[in-house]
Amino acid sequence: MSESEIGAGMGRRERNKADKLRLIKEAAYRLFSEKGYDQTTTREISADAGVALGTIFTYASDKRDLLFLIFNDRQDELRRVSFAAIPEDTSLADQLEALFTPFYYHFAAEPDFTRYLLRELTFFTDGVQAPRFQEGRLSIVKRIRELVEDAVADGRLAPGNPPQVVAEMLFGLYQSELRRWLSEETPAVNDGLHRLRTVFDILIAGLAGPKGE
Amino acid sequence: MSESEIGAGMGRRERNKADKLRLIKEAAYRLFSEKGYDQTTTREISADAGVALGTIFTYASDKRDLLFLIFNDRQDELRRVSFAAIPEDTSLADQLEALFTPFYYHFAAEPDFTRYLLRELTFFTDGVQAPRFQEGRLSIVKRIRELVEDAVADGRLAPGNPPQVVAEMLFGLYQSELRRWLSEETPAVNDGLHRLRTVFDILIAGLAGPKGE
DNA sequence: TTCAATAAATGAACATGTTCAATTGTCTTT
DNA sequence: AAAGACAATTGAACATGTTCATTTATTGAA
Repeated sequence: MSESEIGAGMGRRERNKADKLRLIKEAAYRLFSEKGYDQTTTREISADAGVALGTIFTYASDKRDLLFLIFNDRQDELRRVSFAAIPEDTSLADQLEALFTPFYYHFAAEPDFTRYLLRELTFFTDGVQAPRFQEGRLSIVKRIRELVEDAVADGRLAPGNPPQVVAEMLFGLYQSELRRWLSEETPAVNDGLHRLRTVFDILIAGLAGPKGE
Repeated sequence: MSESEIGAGMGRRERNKADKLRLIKEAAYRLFSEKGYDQTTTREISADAGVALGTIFTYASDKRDLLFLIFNDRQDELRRVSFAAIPEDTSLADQLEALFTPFYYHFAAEPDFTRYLLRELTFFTDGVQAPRFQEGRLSIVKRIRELVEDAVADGRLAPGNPPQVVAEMLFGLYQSELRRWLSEETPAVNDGLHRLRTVFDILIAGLAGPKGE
């Protein structure tokens, strides 16, 4: 029983499962990227992965779930990079722009995939992989709330607004802008980020006239 | 040739078409409402409407398009009512709240149907009925822009921000709030409207501290 | 090692959205 | 009225997501 190989500590069963999962992920990602989500059949994925059709559905509860299966790994890494890129001692808008920049770069590289992700993630939190995806979103909102709280604490933002609501507004605007941006054929990162920055600046500065509305 | 009947001015062909369309709409709406979108089959709809399966696909390009086929009529009426409800000589926030109130009431009455609508409307503007739906959204944004322009013109809002961008932000926040609201099991109109009002007020007042960030 | 128990994998069968060649119905022309 | 042209309808056939009873592989116990 040599425990020094790849997959050490795993029995044969676990190792086989991990292999199958990897093969399915790779095949699904390759095909979704090449042909698009709708144009890829589950039969193609199973053939490409070298597993039977039914095997796919032991790893993802349905075709949609395959999207999350693929994205969840990336999302974790993306979030790590993104959070690490947030500068301190600067404006909230700067911090938010830094936070979202890695996402825009990532999404611009595979707009089609992202569009399907966005379509499928609204409501409908069923599926094996969906919960992990939703957790990711929540942790982003949480991070934004912390940024807001910090900004209020040292006087960069006015107090009085519930930080959770403000964080959800910022995230809501991000999502709304993301959708608009991805509606273009081939979205350009700079355009998207510039526009995002604009709306963040407007929210922070406010719309009210000198009379305070 | 008595032109005084229902469908006057129509030939037999047009009248039959209008009948079929009505039957299909009614059947689809009834079944979607009773059983939900995913649980309703196109075969059921065709049987209920008393037409052949294929006939459905001459009126809607696919199942998703049936949603828009049903909703477009309502949307027109809803928008008419909504626009008419906007008061003058009051704050922008009041006006926006009045504008969106009919939508919240309508959506609260059929949250499931609305959830499917929201899922399907993102990107993917294919289909026979989808363009009319998208026009409806655009006309709402346009109306909001007019409200913003008016508010800037008479000093209720500060000048300087592009009205189109501001209108899109307001609509984006509405959409984001709508999704959050519809994530609840049985969304309550008052809760949704109150929260919407809160985020509008925050956007209008701004987040910046006394130092101007 | 052998065997029973359990987990995983399999693919045929099924469910359902969609297409399209064939059919039926309507209109226009003569 | 008859015929030909055109539009609308039809439903069998097809494509593809999903299920599940059966088979195969792995594990731990005797």
